[in-house]
Amino acid sequence: MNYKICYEEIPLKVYTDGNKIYKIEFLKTCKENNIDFLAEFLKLLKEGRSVFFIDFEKIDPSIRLILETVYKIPYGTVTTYGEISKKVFNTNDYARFVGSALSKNPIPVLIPCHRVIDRNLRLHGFSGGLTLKEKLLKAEGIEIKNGKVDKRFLINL
DNA sequence: CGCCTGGCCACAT
DNA sequence: GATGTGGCCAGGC
Repeated sequence: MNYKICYEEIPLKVYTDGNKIYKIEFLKTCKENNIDFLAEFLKLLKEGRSVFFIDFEKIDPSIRLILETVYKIPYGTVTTYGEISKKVFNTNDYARFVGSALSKNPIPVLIPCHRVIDRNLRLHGFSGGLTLKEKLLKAEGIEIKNGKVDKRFLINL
């Protein structure tokens, strides 16, 4: 089953199998908006629980642990590629690999790869484009000026 | 194999 | 800060 929603004016198509969410795509326009599903989507995004949940099973095992770790970053906060690397591999040497793993994220927004930034607090990259990354962060109340995230939103894992 | 690339990082200037 | 350099890693060719 698919649901089209407009999250903060960002049009999304969410793919589900029963209560499992396994894929999300960015759309061009917000023509449709499934209000009931949007409510559940917001609950999952902000509170981490809903009748729906994230399906990690089909995600490539080599990047699954990284995405599961990213999933734990709370709403309204950010962390760095190096911090994810340190958490998963006990060293920041995997920072680049973390970046490439995030570019393969099948469930953007809900697996919040937009909350991962570089060590200088710059957004650095996003498969959907940096503008969209900034939009997603601001929607969560995160302040950005001159391309840099205010450091009080930064957390360690 | 070697070589390049990518959503990085640390260090030096 | 703004650059430059070197080092890390897995994946693709």
